[in-house]
Amino acid sequence: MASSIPSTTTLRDVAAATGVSVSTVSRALAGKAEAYRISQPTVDLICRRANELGFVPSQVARSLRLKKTGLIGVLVPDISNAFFSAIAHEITRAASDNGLSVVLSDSCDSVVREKTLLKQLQGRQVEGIIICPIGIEFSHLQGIHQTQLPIIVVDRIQQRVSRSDIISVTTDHRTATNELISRLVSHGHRRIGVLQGLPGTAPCRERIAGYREALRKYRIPFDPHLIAGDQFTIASGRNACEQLLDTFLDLTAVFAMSNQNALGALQAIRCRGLSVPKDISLVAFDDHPFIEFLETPLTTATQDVKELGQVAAKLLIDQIHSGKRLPKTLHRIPAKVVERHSIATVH
Amino acid sequence: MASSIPSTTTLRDVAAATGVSVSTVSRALAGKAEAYRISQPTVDLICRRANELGFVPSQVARSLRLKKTGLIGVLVPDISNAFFSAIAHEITRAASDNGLSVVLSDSCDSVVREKTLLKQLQGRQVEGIIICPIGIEFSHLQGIHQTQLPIIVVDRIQQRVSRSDIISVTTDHRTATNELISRLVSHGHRRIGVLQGLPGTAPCRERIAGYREALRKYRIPFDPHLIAGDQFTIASGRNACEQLLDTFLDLTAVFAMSNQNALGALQAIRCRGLSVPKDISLVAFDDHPFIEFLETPLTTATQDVKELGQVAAKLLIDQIHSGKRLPKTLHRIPAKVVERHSIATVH
DNA sequence: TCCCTAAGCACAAACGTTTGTGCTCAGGCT
DNA sequence: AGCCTGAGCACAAACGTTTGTGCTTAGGGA
Repeated sequence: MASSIPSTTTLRDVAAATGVSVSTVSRALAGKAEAYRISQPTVDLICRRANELGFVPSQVARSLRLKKTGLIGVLVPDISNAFFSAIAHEITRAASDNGLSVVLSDSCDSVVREKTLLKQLQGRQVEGIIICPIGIEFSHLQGIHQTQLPIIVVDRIQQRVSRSDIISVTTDHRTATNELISRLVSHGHRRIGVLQGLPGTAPCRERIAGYREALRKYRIPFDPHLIAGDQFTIASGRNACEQLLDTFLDLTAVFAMSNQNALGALQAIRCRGLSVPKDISLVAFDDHPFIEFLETPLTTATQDVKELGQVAAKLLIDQIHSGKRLPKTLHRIPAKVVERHSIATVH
Repeated sequence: MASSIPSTTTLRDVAAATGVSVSTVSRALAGKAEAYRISQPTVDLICRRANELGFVPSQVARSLRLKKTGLIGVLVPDISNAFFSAIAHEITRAASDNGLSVVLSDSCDSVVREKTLLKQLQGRQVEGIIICPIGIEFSHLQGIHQTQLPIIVVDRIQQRVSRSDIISVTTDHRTATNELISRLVSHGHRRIGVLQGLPGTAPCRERIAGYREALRKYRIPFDPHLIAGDQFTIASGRNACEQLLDTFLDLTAVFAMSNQNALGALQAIRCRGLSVPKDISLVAFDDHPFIEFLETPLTTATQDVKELGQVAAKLLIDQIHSGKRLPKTLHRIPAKVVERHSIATVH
């Protein structure tokens, strides 16, 4: 036995209380009074009665009639992650400013959950979707896109997404990583380990590309064994860092792909009695309010999360308001390198 | 020019493609076949056609007919805040496990926004609301509650909320603070400053109560001037800490009400060339994954955010499923003190 | 042969809006 | 007096479901 919706004063109730028809009440309350020649006294009376009865128009009825819900779907791998919650914050704000509500879905880093949630959003008749996909699979996104439902992919574009015509907005990982690694090299580092996140995802691939780009620029040979790790987590960062420290005794610097990875690295480095940056320099992707308060504030490549969220929201809302699909575009948001104190100079 | 909902295969389309009536399709798809004596071949055919046409039942139409939307509202002051996003994570997960969707609202720390968003949620016919209020005002919550809409208040219960019959779930701030301060005292501290958050909010009041309780236990006089600050932010923490350091030259310890406040304190302490815990001991409320990686890992009182979210979700979902309002209850979730290395012993 | 029963489905109303169209009445003009 | 016009509102359909009830047919028993 499920509960029913409480507040149930309808247009009809207001109409009855006023002595006019339902349509008149609807038009009066919608501000279409003079377009339909409803006299001012009538309008006033209707408004008064509506207030007295605490009338709140039913959005479900409106949605059904108007064939639009004013709902957008936001699907993230983990809303408790600072990165995604910052994006969600921007989107929610923008949505609310445009009279839209967001229904939030959390895939808990599971692809199967991601798929079913996507279907659920569709069933809820959302007018558009912003998704930060897990980044492994892709077909379900393409499926949504073919249904003409506006969809924006943020952060982890899959390789084939960039080839398809789905709109995406993502950080320019390559350029920022290139810059970050270049700083290391210009401080004399030549053996630079990489703590990577989920392999195959766009951020991962592109950061590696930026890493190799920087090495090439300085004519440093690329050694694939310098890349370790398999997730964006503390544990993965720690294991990978330990592995690298054990394997490469001439290692002078480490690039962590996320701040979680960096924390893991910090653990590994501490455990070996080493310190940053004296023994090992450490740089990371992704900033965090806490990072400058660490034992040694890390030099990082900071994604412009606010911009990511705002651009994604704008792209979606524009489509919803215009009713037109935008052409495929790959929006690249620059990241900026924030210099702190985790790079030592070596000779 | 607004867009219309894309996927628009309806029951009628499936019915037409199958050669049966709409009601038959509805019942077949709802699994009520044998209750309404629909033959197995017919059911099979209907299912096949439905799949071919990519039929997705309209939740708005169902909502209208059934008078329930399967939507719950979650309203937080700032979803990008780790505390609230962790709560939202738990709620979202629980909701989805129970076939409910959550519509997320972010009041951006504004009471007026909070009020209008609450109205919006009502209009969306959500079946229940979980709100982390700003904590200043209260009447609008009471208004919702009177409308019979289940509402759960998490974290910042206003004084009058606890007197009203609204269900709330919150951390046991008082006990945890008492314990935290007691640790300081047992290490010899007697002049303990407090960096407070938004004054008047429940967390603030109760933590002060716990602070005073601990002092009383050890027969240490309470000095109201030892309390400074006015927000849960880094800036407030910094200013307040500077003020205390300037005023009380015999200050040996500081209790920060949030980790943001603690970071501010860290800044202030650093700027004066002091260090934690050698010159000043520092403890804080609220944990954070980063806290153990700080220059000096802080001893904290850790809220059980997961539990907070789960209990709130369960309380709401139970009400929705049962259709009954639960009696007023004040759920207290214990916090645990995590000892790290920010308390020095003084003599 | 007739009636009854059960199987198998169709009809129609209802949920609360929005909106195109139609209806009525009063007043002014000829 | 008759007609026209515009003011002021009501009627009804439609959006896509769900569900109570009614209808038709086939088959079996008397």
